[in-house]
Amino acid sequence: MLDINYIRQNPEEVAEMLKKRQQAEDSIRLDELLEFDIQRRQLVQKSDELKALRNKVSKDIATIKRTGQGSAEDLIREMKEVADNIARMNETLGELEEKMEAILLSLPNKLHIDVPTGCSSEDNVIYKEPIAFDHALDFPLKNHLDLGNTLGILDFERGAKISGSGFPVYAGKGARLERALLNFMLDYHTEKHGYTEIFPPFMVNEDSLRGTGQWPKFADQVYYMNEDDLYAIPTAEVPVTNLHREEILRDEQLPISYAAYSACFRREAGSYGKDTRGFLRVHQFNKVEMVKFTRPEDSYDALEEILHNAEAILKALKIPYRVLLLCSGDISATAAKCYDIEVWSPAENKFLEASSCSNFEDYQARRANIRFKPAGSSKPVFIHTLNGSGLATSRLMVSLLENYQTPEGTIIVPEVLRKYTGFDLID
RNA sequence: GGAGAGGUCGCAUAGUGGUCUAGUGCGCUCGCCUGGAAAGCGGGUAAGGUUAACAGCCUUCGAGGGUUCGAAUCCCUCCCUCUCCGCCA
Repeated sequence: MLDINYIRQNPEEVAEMLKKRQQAEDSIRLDELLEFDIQRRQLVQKSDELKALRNKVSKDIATIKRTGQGSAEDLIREMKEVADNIARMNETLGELEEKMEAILLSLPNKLHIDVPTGCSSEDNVIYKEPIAFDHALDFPLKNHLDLGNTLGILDFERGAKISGSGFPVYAGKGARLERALLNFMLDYHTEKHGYTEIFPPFMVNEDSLRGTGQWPKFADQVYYMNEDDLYAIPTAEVPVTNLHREEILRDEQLPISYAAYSACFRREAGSYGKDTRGFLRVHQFNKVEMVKFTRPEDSYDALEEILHNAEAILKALKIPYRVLLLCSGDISATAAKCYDIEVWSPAENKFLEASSCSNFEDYQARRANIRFKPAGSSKPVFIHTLNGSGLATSRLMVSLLENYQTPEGTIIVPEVLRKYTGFDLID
């Protein structure tokens, strides 16, 4: 959420941002917002004056009643009218604030100066050229579906039977490999990168979704359990960032770094048909997420750190990847700057998004009301939140299986995972 | 799921319709005292809105509604915590 004071003082900057994000139609709503803002402040002043009067006269009435001197009838009649006026103003004020809230919640974040202007994913900029590793793949390659089927480690058909398409089943060594990957990543981030491990709930309430920005704009992408009014998390970002919702942190607590495993649930409504084969797009997948809370001045260094932390996993696994800097037309509404890490799929012959590392600045913090008291200051200030996948296993698994395949159709287990799998070959 | 108790300024508590602009203790902090400290004494000790203003005013006693000239206090709904019972990995 943007600061209404910032919007009021820099309306043309906000309009420019909307244009860059290809959200120019939102500028109508921006004009509305500014108009509501003026009305609201005028109304607040008037109603506060009336409230002050009511408070004062109510005290006078109390004095009269206590001392028994004179009659309060006239004052009470007068205040009845004032109370009616206040009630009417409150109603209008409530409506105004509701409308403003709706617009504010839907407006996207500011863009960092580094973000390239562009319309779509075509315009993303390569931030780090592809990094290759020496996998001898000079034979006819199988894709991850063939490999998974033949080796009996992935079962999409039975997954579809028990749940529906997009719910993969891992079996035998495949299940073990998935678990090895997750354990390896969690251990790596906690032991080498200084993250504190969190195991969060996988279902959250609406306030949490609003805090990180999935609600209300992207509510249709989230599974909802009507009976209990709970949402299945689309990423651990949601519960972990919301750990500190409505809190004022102490300066010396910062920065806070959390790493969390969670299953991630996404409806992926409207995306049937594109990239839906196998692991490329699923409704449930596993991910280790890194989340940071920092002082505002530290957040861009922290973003580079998160990127490095995610890259370290791929380097350790020797999985080829590249890093993109997302352009203004492709970056998510909540992020001010975002890197995508894409892993190489030799069978699909393309890069697949496996991680997104974003700085949200104070956009989520303002929604979730997460603040800290800077040293030597008495006023609390919104912190900056960041997160990055470190990483999602589904796409990672595609790349791993395909890059580590042998001419015999078996899979060599990456060296760093062997102490987790207990075997070095899937056959 | 059923029954009961309860949610007040960091913590603990007081407050059952109008001197509550929410008191007291602890903690924290500043000052006095002291060679220095402890004790003691005195002061301070939330967030948000409005505003040029850290002046004034307004809002907030779990959340939201209601009654009233006036609500921490009365009524309704919801949420959470605790105790007991039931069910259960």
